[in-house]
Amino acid sequence: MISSAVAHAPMGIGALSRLTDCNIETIRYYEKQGLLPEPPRSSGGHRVYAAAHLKRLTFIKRSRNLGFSMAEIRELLSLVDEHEYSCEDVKRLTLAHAQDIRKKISDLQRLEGALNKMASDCSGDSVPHCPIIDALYEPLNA
Amino acid sequence: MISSAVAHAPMGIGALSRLTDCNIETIRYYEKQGLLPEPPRSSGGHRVYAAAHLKRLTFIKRSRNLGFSMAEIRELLSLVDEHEYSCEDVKRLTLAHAQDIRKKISDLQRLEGALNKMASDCSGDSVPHCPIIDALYEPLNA
DNA sequence: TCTAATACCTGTAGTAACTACAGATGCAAG
DNA sequence: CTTGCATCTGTAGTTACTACAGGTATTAGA
Repeated sequence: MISSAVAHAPMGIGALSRLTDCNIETIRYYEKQGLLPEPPRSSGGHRVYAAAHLKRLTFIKRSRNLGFSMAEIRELLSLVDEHEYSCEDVKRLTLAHAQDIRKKISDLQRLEGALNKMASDCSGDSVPHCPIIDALYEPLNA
Repeated sequence: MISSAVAHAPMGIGALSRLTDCNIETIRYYEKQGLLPEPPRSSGGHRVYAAAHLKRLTFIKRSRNLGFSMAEIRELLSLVDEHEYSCEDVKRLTLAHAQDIRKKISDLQRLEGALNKMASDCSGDSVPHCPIIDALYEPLNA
């Protein structure tokens, strides 16, 4: 109840950007892509955001940080928007996403293993020849 | 010395594509980006590749599979092309790349942990409320 | 030798998720 | 009322490809 108790009065895009750690161009981009609703404008045409926009953008930003694609976020948001979502739906999306990530991790681990193996075959001397290069030139399926 | 002993006579882009498992558009793209030299053409304008192209494309494809970016591959190739590379240079690039990958892995692991934690808080029932959604809506820095 | 089926050609545009301008206004403080 | 920062729109660039469209080469079979 100290600084988080600030009531977020109507704000410009710069303030929203600072509060969500999401840069201005990205905010406009999300609007164009339909993730964020078009906010009302000032008389001069500047966007004016309210607390609801802040909440929604926070949701989007957080989901992106968790690696959800924009398509996945769109799906989550549409569930929420239609008030027809259930825990079931959301959990399904979340676990599917976690599964994708596990796969990426294991791919990267195999890759790291291969790189380390190549590097360990390499003397690292300043000689003009390297087994890493040789390995990269090996025919596929050899 | 059975099927790998095939001498790769001059070939068209389709054959090169099959041998390297690299699709035709991608081969032309690498050429445009300067990773592959422009091959000679047939009288009718078709690209005609020799064994050297096959070797070089194999190198590129293998490096991409190991997660090197095109910029990194360009750097490796220029070392090779100038015959001025040393084991030292190559090992440095390789280990730097392995380091990047370790970082990606640990980012993804933290991410997977967060998703699993959210999912475990979620009943998965078909009720119209979900702690995952709540978590995503939490203000940043809260 | 003719013809049909492939193979190949160029060039452009689309993908994901932004970022980076340029050039023109709006707005707020002194 | 002016100066300087905030915003505006719209376009183009990023990475590493992929997907056409609309046309020409090459090759295998009849």
